[in-house]
Amino acid sequence: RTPRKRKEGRLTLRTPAPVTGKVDVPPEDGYTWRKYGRKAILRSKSYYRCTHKICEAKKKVQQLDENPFILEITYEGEHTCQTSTTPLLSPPITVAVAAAGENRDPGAGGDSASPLFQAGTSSASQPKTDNWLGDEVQGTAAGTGGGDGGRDVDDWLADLTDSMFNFSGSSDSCMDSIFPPRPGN
DNA sequence: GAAATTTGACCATA
DNA sequence: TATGGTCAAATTTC
Repeated sequence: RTPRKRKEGRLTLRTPAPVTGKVDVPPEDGYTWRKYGRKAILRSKSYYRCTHKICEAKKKVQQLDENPFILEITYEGEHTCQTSTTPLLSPPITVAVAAAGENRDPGAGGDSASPLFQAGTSSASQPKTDNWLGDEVQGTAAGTGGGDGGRDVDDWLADLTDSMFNFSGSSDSCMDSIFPPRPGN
């Protein structure tokens, strides 16, 4: 077992919960995840790891206490696997740490989730997209945008998440911005 | 039958 | 002592 030791290499994102009523289901991000645990302490939290045994990438999905319609997804580790929808990927661990450390403000942090998945529902790259980001949720998430710029991490996160999920028509993998291709694998 | 999910238990850390 | 993270067995689904 590897108890919580590895604090480095985390990337925390916030994404609107799907309107399907399954707020525990994370969005498609180009990888196939396998659920390996769940915790009901405080807020329910689900643990996923890559279906590829060789891959040590993990992610945690947790509902926000102040806004159950928002999911906080924490990516951890790097992908050493190859998927059908994406090339070899591996997360830029260093920047992820910064994001994980700053993206904790529920009010201002909510806006970072606004760009998420807005194009995902119409993308051919995500065939199993489960109707994410309903109108109501979208309004809630997008409406929390503070308005004052000057947030480095927020801005970075917004750009990051925008890159991740606003891949409308782009031939590049949406995850390339966050999980760049790894030719040497 | 294989793969994925659920659930409880175990252990480490704060 | 409570919480967090993971494992493993049981169950469910494909």
